[in-house]
Amino acid sequence: MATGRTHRPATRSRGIPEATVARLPLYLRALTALSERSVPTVSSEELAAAAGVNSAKLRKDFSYLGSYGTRGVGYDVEYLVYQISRELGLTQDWPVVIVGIGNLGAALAGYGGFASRGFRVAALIDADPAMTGKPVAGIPVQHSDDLEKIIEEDGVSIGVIATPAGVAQQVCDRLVAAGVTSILNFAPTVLSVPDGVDVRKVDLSIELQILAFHEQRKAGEESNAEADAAVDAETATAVAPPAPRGATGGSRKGPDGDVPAVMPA
Amino acid sequence: MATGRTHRPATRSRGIPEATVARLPLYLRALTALSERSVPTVSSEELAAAAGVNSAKLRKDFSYLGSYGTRGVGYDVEYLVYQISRELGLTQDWPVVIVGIGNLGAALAGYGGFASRGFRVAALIDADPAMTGKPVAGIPVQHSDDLEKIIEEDGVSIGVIATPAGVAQQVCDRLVAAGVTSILNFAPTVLSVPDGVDVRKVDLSIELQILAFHEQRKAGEESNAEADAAVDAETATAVAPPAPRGATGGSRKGPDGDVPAVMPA
DNA sequence: ATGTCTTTGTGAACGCGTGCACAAAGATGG
DNA sequence: CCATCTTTGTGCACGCGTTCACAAAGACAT
Ligand SMILES: NC(=O)c1ccc[n+]([C@@H]2O[C@H](COP(=O)([O-])OP(=O)(O)OC[C@H]3O[C@@H](n4cnc5c(N)ncnc54)[C@H](O)[C@@H]3O)[C@@H](O)[C@H]2O)c1
Ligand SMILES: NC(=O)c1ccc[n+]([C@@H]2O[C@H](COP(=O)([O-])OP(=O)(O)OC[C@H]3O[C@@H](n4cnc5c(N)ncnc54)[C@H](O)[C@@H]3O)[C@@H](O)[C@H]2O)c1
Repeated sequence: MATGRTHRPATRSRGIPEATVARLPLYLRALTALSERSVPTVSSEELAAAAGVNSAKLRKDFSYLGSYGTRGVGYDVEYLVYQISRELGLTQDWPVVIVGIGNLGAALAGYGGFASRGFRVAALIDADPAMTGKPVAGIPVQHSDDLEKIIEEDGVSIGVIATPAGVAQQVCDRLVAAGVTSILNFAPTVLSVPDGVDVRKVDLSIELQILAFHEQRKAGEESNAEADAAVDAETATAVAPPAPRGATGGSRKGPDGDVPAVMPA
Repeated sequence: MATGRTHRPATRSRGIPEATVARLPLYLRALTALSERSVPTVSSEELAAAAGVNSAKLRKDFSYLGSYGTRGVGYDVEYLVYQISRELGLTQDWPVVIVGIGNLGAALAGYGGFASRGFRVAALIDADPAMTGKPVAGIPVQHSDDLEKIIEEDGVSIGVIATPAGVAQQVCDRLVAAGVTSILNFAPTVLSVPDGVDVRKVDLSIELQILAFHEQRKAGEESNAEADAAVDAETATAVAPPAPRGATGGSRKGPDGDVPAVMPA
C-alpha cells in the first residue's frame, strides 16, 4: 500500500509549531518585565538574551505570529505582550481546579503565579473528609464527591492533579468525564486519556534522574582515561560500592540483581 | 513536559541521545512496578504500553545501553532495572540541598520521591532567620549564611532552588561557586550558569500557558475566523498607536481587564 | 535436529527543530 | 531625495528524533 501520507491525524493544524508554543510563555515573561520597566521597544537580540534563546529562533518564532517587528528598530514591547497573550489564550479567564490538597496541592493553591496570568483557582478538591470545608490559601476545600458538579457549574476545562500516584488515573478519568480537556499532572504516573484531551506532566523525580545522569558523566570524565578515581572530591561521598563502571559485562549480579530497594518514584 | 535546557551541542556522551536519557526514568518506573509484582520478563510491546511510548522507540533506546533483551522472550525485568539504574547513576548516593523552604520547598522536603531513588536531602537552606533550626519534614533548616560550608562538607553536587524568582540567580551563583554542578530550578527565571553546569527547570506557569493555548484552539475550532479578526482590529487601535513614552507605566487597558501587569509569573 | 513462532535490534526514510547567513525593509541623518 | 546603518524575516542546510518494516536470533515444541 502507498506508504505515505496517511499519517498525522490532526493536531497539526496549520501554524505555530509546538516548540514555538512552548517558548512563547518565556518570551512573554521577559516582555512583561520590560513592560514594567517601561521599555518601549526591544530588539530580537536583547529579548533573546533575556529569554535565554537564540535570536534567530526568536525571530522565527515571532514570524509564526505575524510580522510584528519593525526593521531597524525591533519589537514594540506592549504590542507584543498583547499579541502573545492573545495567542496563548491568556486574555480570557481560565478557571482551574486542583485535586489533591496535600503538601504539594496546598503549595500550588497558594502560588501567586497561578492567578497572575488569567488562571483562577476555581476550586480545591480532596477526598479526605477531614479536609472538607477547611480553607487552604483562603479557599475552602471541597469534597471529591462534588467534583463533577463543581466542574460543570464553573465550566472548568483545566484540571491539576496532585493526588498520590495510585489514584491519579481514576481522578483523571473523572475529570475527563466531567468535561475537563486539559490536565496538568504532578503525580508520577502515565495517564491515559481519550483523544482531544491534553496532558502535561511535571515530574520532579525524572528531572533529578536526568541531572544525575549528566552528573555521573561529568564525574566519570575526569577519571576517564583509566580508573584514577582518586580525585572525586564531590562524588566521594558515595557510600555504596557501585558496580565498577567498566565494560558491559561488569554486572555485579545476574538477573537476580539488586533492585535498589525503592518505591515507585 | 517541563524541560529547561542549557545545552551543550557536544554530544560526546558515549552515545545515548538526550531524548533517550529523558525516557530512561520512565522505563525505570514501569520496570520497578513490574519488579514489585515479581514479573520476570517483559516484552518491548508491554513495557512500551506501560511507559506510554512507541515500542520501536523503546527498543532503540535500550539498544543504546547494549543488548539486554532476548529475542522471542523479551527483557529480564530485574536485570534491566539494574542496568538503567546504573546508567542513570542511581546506584550511588546523591546528596541534594534545597534552598528556599517556603510553601514549595517544604513540600519538596517531605516528598517521598526524593529519597526513593538514591537522592538524599542533605540540607534545607533558607535565608529567613526565623526558619533556622526549625525542623521541616524532620530536617532542621539551616541558614543560608552556611550554604558554602554545607555544600562543601557534604560534597553536594545537586541543588534545588525554590526561592522567590528575584533572588534565584544569586542563589544559583552561590551554589555554583560552592561546587554545585547540577541545578533544578523551580523559580520562574532564566538562570545563567557557566559551562559544565546543568540547569533544568520546572515551571508550572509555562505548563499552564501551553495548556491554555491548546485549550483555546479547541474552543475556537468551531467558531474562529471572525472573532479573531475583530479582536485583532480592536487591539490594533488600542495598543498599536505610537507608545506614549512615560505614560505606560501605570495601567494598560485591553478589551477585558487584560494583561495583568503583575509580577513575573 | 528441524521447523515454527515470537520478539529483538536496526537500517532507512522522513519530518521537525535549529541556526547560519543574507537580502529586504525601514529608520535616521544629511 | 539619497546614503547609510540597523534589524527583521526567511531560505536553506544540517542534525536529531521518530517510526516503519524486516531480517536475524533465539525459544520452544515435535
Ligand atoms: N510533595 C512534593 O514535593 C511532590 C513533588 C513532586 C510530585 N509529587 C507528587 O504529587 C502528589 C501529591 O504529593 P503530596 O506530597 O502533596 O502528597 P500528600 O499525601 O501530602 O497529598 C495527597 C492528597 O491527595 C488527597 N487524595 C487522595 N486520594 C484522593 C482522591 N481520590 N481524590 C482527591 N484527593 C485525594 C489526599 O487526601 C491528600 O490530601 C503525589 O503523587 C506526589 O508523588 C509531590
Ligand atoms: N508554590 C508553588 O506551588 C510554586 C509553584 C511553581 C513555582 N513556584 C516558585 O517557587 C518559588 C518558591 O515558591 P513558594 O510558594 O515556596 O514561595 P515562598 O515565599 O513560600 O518561599 C520562598 C522561601 O525562600 C526563602 N528565601 C528568600 N530569599 C532567599 C535566599 N536568598 N536564600 C535562601 N532562601 C531564601 C524565603 O525565606 C521563603 O521561605 C517561587 O519562585 C515560586 O515562583 C512555586
